[in-house]
Formats: sequence, C-alpha cells, structure tokens
Amino acid sequence: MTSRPDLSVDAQIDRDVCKLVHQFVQRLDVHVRRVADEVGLTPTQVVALRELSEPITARELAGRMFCEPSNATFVLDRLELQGLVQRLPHPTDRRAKRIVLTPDGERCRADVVARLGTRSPLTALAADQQEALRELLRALVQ
Amino acid sequence: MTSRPDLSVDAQIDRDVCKLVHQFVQRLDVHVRRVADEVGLTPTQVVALRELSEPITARELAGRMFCEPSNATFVLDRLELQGLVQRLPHPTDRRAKRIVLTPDGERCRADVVARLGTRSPLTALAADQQEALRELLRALVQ
DNA sequence: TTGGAATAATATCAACTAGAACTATCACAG
DNA sequence: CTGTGATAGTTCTAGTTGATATTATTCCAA
Repeated sequence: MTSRPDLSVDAQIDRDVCKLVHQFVQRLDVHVRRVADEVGLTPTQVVALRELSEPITARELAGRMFCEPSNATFVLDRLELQGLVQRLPHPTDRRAKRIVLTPDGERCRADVVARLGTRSPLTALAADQQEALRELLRALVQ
Repeated sequence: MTSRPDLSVDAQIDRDVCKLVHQFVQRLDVHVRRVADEVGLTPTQVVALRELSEPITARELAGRMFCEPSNATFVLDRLELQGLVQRLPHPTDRRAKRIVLTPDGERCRADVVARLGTRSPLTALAADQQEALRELLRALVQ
C-alpha cells in the first residue's frame, strides 16, 4: 500500500471503521430508546429534554439535537402538550421564543438525565480508553 | 472521580463522545450523499451497491446495510427498475432470492466504490491513528 | 429614517424507515 | 409422511425526518 495522503484511504480500515461506528451509534440509540420506554416518551423527546439544560431558543435546541428547526418545532409541540415545556417570549428578540421547562419538565429531565448516565454503552471502555477515543474523534472532526 | 466500573460513566466524556460520534456520522453521511448526487442515485442505493460485492440474498443485504428487510425490498425494487440488479431464484432455497448485479450494475458499483474510497472523512487521521480508532471501536462494541 | 437582506419559528410536503401482518417455503420431531 | 414452528421476501401503515416556502421580526447600510 503506497501512501497517498489525503486522497485515498485503506479500503479495509475505511469499511471497518464505518461498520463499527454504525454499530456503536446503534448501541447509543438502543440506550436512548430503552430510557425513552422506561419514562414513557419518544427517543426524540428524551434527547430534547437532555439538551434543555437551560432556557434556549428552538433554533439552539435544533442545533444541539443535530436536526432541522422544523423538527424541533415538532418535538416541542408534543412536549408542550404534555406540559413539560413552555414557549415564553424571548426577552430581547421578539422573533425568538424562550423554551423553559415546567416543574414537571424539570422532574422528568432529572429522571431522564440520571437514566441516560447509567449503563451507557461507553462503559465498555476503561476511563483512559474513553479519553483516547474522545481525542481521536476530536482530531477526526477537527 | 471515584471509579464505578460498569455502572456509571463520566458525564462530560459521555456527552463529548456522543456529540463527536454524531458529527463523524454526519460527515460519513455527507460523503455518501455527495457520491450519490454525483452518480445520480439515492444515498441508500449507493450503500446497497457498495454492499453487493457478491451475489447475496435480500436478507443478507439488509444485515449489511443495518436496516430492516422491508427496506431492502424497497431499495432493490428501484435498483431492479433501473436495471442495475436482478433477482434470481436461489439455487437451494426456493424462499430466498439471489441478488446479482447486471453488467450495468457492475459498472455502476465500480464507479461508486471508487468514489467512496476517495476523500473519505477518515483521511483526516494518519494511518496509525485510523488503526487506533478501529481498535478502540472494536473494544467498544466487543 | 427606511428599504433590503438575514434570521426565528412554523407549516407543508415528499422521502425514508421500522414494525407488524401475510404468503410461500423450509426444517425437523414425532 | 405430516404438521408445527421458523424463515425469506413482500406489502402496508404509521411515524420520523429533511427541504422548501411563509410570516414576522431584526439588523444594517444608505
């Protein structure tokens, strides 16, 4: 294998890494789904609650959830119907809205966050390996 | 940080790794999507062609694509309509079908695989780092 | 000021996906 | 043999997602 930096990559490693990443993402997904089932929400709602650590706008939430704003609207609709969040006017920008958790939402979020932190798929690695993985991924996405 | 093996994980690392993995998956997705646009197929079709390295059954294809068999049916329908694959009877199992590439399909697949191998997001890492990443992910998914 | 470009949230629509139900076929115990 | 459960592929449906368009508001330069 001649070295062709930044043009081509070893096909075997490329395939392997893609597959492994995919499998890991699936595990993360299963984990979130399990928590969602336990607390009676959809996986997307669980992720939204996790990201609502403080009052933010719908756009900011979409950014944190890596999804389109239209999608955040959809999730927030249901969370609002269930009385877990409120859409309040933004103090300085009348276009935007401040998403805040209701007391019920706060309780639910605390529950969700606690459950997400337990039995995470990442526990399969030792602490120093977790660190190494984080650094490699950081280098990978710059 | 007291060590609580296999029960809980450092919340910061957990969040970081999740986000980074998500970003990397997005890059992989963008890469596939770009190739798909270049050759005039959907991203799912591109992945299917990549996995059709030899004649396999629809179920096997679904396994390789990490999706449900019903989805494989959907993708194969369109690939067959475009004359890229054929569904032949399986030699020993009359329930199953052998998915084989047509000559057009072979040409298209060669093109797709070549494009996928070039400018992969993985090129952001040096060869030894790619290796290290692969081993960490292997340990992670066991 | 004020007119135009940019931005926040939403509505709408097309595409994709997972899951359940269904048919045909296989495998194996009795 | 035979019938019972498992499996391959398909169909159908509901839910989710991403892209575009729309409306209201903000920002900025002339």
